[in-house]
Amino acid sequence: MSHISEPTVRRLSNYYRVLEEVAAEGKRMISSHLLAEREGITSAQVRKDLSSFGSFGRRGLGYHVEHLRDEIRALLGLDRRWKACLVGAGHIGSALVGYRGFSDQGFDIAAVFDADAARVGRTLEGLVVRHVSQLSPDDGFEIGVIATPVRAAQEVADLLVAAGVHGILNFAPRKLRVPAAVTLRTVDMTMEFESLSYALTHTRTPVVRRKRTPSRGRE
Amino acid sequence: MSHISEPTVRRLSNYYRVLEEVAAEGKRMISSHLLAEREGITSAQVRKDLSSFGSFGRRGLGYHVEHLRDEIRALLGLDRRWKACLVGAGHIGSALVGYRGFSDQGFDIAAVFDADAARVGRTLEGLVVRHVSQLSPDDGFEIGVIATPVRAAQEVADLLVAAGVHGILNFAPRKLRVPAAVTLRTVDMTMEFESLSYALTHTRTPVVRRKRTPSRGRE
DNA sequence: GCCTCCTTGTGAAAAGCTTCACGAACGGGG
DNA sequence: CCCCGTTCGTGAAGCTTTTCACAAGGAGGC
Repeated sequence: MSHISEPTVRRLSNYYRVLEEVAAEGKRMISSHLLAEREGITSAQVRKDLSSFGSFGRRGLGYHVEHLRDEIRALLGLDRRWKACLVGAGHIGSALVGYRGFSDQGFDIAAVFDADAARVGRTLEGLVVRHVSQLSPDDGFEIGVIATPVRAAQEVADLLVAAGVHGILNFAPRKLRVPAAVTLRTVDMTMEFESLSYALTHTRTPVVRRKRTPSRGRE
Repeated sequence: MSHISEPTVRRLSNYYRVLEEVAAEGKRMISSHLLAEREGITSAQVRKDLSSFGSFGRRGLGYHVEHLRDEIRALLGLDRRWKACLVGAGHIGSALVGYRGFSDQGFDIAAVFDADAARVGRTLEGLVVRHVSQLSPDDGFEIGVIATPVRAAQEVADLLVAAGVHGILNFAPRKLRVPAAVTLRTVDMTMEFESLSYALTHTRTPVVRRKRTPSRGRE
């Protein structure tokens, strides 16, 4: 387990979800081939990914669904809860506080901050919005979520770092600078849209229809 | 311009945003080195990316900010508007309808659908929520946005394809299957969170502090 | 006109990631 | 107990993406 690449970790995430589904369906074992089929990748990729963490499968049988699921859960650090805070109580921020997908995975948003005095004091899913200046290391947030407009994002990132978070999940469409000791992940909806726009612009031509690439749509 | 890789397109998106900023700052020219610095990548990467579309720079001078910005805008297909519909009027869907970032880039959400009778008829940012069964090719949506719970996502994708969309922007944390003629992009917040969780779990150890990787935080 | 200092565009090398292909393990049936 | 069909784990090959390094172009000073 010398070094794990980012693509591998992302696929691990996907395997985890497939395994939860498959477990719900009541299957005991699953082969790399079947797992791969659900993901639209090759079975060799699945085996290689998993083998970089250990030997979880049994030759001739495949992988034990629940066991592998639990192993991956532990690997991803999902067997614990993370204390997080959210900065930005606008459209996106409000949606994130109420999003079940996060709390289901061990992600607790324990406080909400905003810079706008008009929003401070309002209640969001049981949390009173506090002014961003109250961000402090005392609350012990491990993760900070940025859901502010672009122009405020870097400043908020600096505040979060000063407040001692270890990781930042950024929803503002911009590259942020953080110290190497802080892990940053960015969810950039704008970029996905632009990538889609590019693909639509270039794979279809208005009148003349060009040859399409084979197999399933890119992604 | 034989074939452009997906990573290149995503970086193009970033260059575009930097160029908008730089243009607002009033700079006329920018070198690949400066552009790269803002993005945290190498200047060779910038030059290679741009050169795969044409020769936009001038040796000894760099790139003309506004000209390059306009070129990239056209390349990404942002010099036009896209007619889109949204399916799923829950937390995330509501946030997306109100999100300025999209309309700013030429992305018009012209209708909102939901499967829940309780939500149908309600108004969201001036749009009346319609029942998902009313999705039809007659409205001429080019892009469909999926903001439903995971379990409904594949079904909705099929409906959108039947309604004739060319592209799908999926916010449900799951791989979807669509025909090759339809382009799919997925914004998977859950995966980003899990990747963050993984990084935090493995780069920090509770008591013993391991060697950190040099330079800026991974991304 | 010539010399110097920049910066692009681009083959070639390096690094990173995915797929191939095969040995080794495992269960089951006869 | 041995053979057969299945499936994992993994070095090696193949492919993609990034980085290097340098020739060629351009501006400005003298």
